[in-house]
Amino acid sequence: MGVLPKRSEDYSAWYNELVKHADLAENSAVRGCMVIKPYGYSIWEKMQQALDKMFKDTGHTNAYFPLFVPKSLFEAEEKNAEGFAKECAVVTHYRLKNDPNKPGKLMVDPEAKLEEELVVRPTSEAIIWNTYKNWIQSYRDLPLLINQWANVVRWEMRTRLFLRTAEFLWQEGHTAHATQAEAIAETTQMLDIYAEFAEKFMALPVVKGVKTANERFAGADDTYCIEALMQDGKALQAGTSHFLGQNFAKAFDVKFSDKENKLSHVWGTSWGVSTRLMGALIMAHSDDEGLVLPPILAPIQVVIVPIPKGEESLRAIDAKVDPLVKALKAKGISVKYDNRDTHKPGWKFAEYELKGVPVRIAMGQRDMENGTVEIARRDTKEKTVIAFDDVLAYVENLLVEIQDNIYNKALSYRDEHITKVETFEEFKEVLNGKGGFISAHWDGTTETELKIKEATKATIRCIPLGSVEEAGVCVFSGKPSKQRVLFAQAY
RNA sequence: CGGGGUGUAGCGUAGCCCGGUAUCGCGCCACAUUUGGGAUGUGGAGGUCGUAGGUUCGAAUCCUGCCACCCCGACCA
Repeated sequence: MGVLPKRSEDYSAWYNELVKHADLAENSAVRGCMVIKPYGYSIWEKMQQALDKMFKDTGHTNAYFPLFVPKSLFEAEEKNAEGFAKECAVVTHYRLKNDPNKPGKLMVDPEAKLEEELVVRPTSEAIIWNTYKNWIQSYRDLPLLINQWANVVRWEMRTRLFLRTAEFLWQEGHTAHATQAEAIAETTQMLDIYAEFAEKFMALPVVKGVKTANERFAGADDTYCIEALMQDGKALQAGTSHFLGQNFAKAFDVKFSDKENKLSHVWGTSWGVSTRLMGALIMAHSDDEGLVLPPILAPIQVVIVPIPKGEESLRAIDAKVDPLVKALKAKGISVKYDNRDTHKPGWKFAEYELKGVPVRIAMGQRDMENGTVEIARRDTKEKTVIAFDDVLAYVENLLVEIQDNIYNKALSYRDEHITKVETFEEFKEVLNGKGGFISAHWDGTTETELKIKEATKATIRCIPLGSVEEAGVCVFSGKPSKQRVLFAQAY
């Protein structure tokens, strides 16, 4: 009876329909941009709040910088500019006028051409470092630990809801430090925060690693990342943390005097996660019935559905449920009592499953007589009948259990899908069959990396942190290798 | 930017080849019976057929221009 295509048959169609039917987002009239609907946005807000708290707990503060970046500033850090040049929206004019040839229509006023074009930020390093120049003079001004919640625009050719849209929401942290060591520590600290957020809040296990030179952020010396695995065996880059070295400090001339009055460039980092995390959340846990949300991020954690026999019965159930709703709320659990008579219970069951509500409580005439309720959990779809008086403790416990369960399920799926291979034949076989991460030796050259990509569409997702050194030979070139890296096809 | 498509009610579509005033499903509205897994019946509302022009007695249908969107590539958090 489901409204969704089968996940196993057409993963893309399943994803698109799920996003649509669960009321998360939809394509807008604007090319490549999406509308995030209220339900989807409330999940994003919960993610924002949790992340924001983690940032603040580690000494960061929020600020806001302009949407527009003058072209001259944008091009100051050459590698960064070059990396983003092909996907920039550019403002060239500041005025429209009535079109003399088409009554009632407007045209761009050619008289209103900007002397200098404005780039709509694809990322904010340029505008922020240009500002930091004025904010940093002394070691006393450091470290500067700032985060911005913003929208950015990257003119992607092909877009997908949440995973790749022309405009997306994100946070971008930009920090400046007196020493290289401190900046590197900041970079890895933020990577750890991202990993912790993914695992604790999103119930999403991730691999922490370093990008190869080829996959590195344009303008960074090192890019650290968290990589997650989706249920179709493709990898998703869920967050990045960049060690910028002194590249932006030099490009924007950001210097400070140390205690010995010696002038040096500062060391920088930047790090970000985006609404792409919504895509990860959706794809990681959901099933053919719809969304499966980790309780911590679910806007509605518990829904109560009455199953009345007539008007009077409904009023009796209302009265019985009312104190329960209050008690759940008092425990900080977000609960919705859906006693609308415009929809039938079966419709509501399906609806809340589609929306991923972790726990559903059904209360009918039968329960009224027996002093029970029926509790259904979204993750396993198990139903249990328990005594009404035990509901509070049971639900509190169940929410924790569901959070753990979906994490463990994703974790074992992920671990089962990291496959060691020794030959390129094996490599291709795993990639085309089982999918997932492939742990293989690589000779360390961009050349080999690109050839493998061309042959298989698989890229090096990362060089995992803390992986043991192990002598071997590259699966592709046969040249010597010191350690294994993770390959996968990626979103 | 290359290659291929599609624009018909809020959504998904049939009709187009072969011209005659638009089909079906979902959704919506009303009433009745229903309510422990997406109810059923009856009645009803809703469409400048993407847009501009042409051919014709007559155009969703044929012709021309324009616009928009989608899919496959290159690009990508």
